[in-house]
Amino acid sequence: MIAYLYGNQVSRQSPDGEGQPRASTAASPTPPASKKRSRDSMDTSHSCDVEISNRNVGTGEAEHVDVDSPLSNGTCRRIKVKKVCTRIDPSDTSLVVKDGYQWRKYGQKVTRDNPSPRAYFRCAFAPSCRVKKKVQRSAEDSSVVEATYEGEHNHPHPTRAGELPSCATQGGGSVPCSISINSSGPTITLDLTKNGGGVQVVDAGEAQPDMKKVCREVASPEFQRALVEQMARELTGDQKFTDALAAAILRKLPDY
DNA sequence: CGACTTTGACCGGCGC
DNA sequence: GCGCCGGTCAAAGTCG
Repeated sequence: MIAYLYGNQVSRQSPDGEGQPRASTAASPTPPASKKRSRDSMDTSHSCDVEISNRNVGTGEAEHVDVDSPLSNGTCRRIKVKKVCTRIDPSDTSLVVKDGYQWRKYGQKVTRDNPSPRAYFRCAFAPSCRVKKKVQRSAEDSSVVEATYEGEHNHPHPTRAGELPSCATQGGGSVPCSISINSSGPTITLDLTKNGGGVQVVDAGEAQPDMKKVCREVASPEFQRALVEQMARELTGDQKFTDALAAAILRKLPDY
């Protein structure tokens, strides 16, 4: 179980969202006590070297950046910064990017270059984990949220322990990459993040007598290949999907 | 009443 | 030195 602290403490981002903004006044009637912080909590904005590589994963687009964070002794510690774009429902006002990890929201700010508020999250799964996440809607497309991950998790992925349903990847990625099939029976999960496609069967409690045989068939490379091919056919045959894909590619091309 | 979110204040970097 | 701005803190508010 997770220990909850308050103030600068640990809580968690609920798997189904953090809830809608409330009409909170938050006005303190009394003069606020002095809010002091240690200098080392302000270390994330420093950088002295950056490496960038790009990749596109499914509907999410991840941009990897290695940032050298200066240490007190003058040396630089390389931290990973990854930017992930995820398409969500434009009417969904919650800045939630479901990646399987547990996050504590510690701040929200409206920045100058974007009218949408930027939410700040810290990894709440492990108190010692210093990974941070910034989530903000894209200024150009409100249906796209950009999640920026800083640092790397120093603990196993919570989903690996079966805590949350997720489509997350190691390192805090957020891409739809698993499919669950559940027709009133055991849940069959095809995990596309694993090499060759990992298939996991979660017994819902009442497995049919021949389920083991079915599971073997589902887990077979032939079945997985056929499934992927069928999915590809379905997607490429969907005019809306191809149009959206073409539009997304065009947006990424420089204007000529 | 505990769990969790909201939000104004505060801090420090940076540009001028 | 000053003001702007992004990032963070933490008290207060809200919910179940």
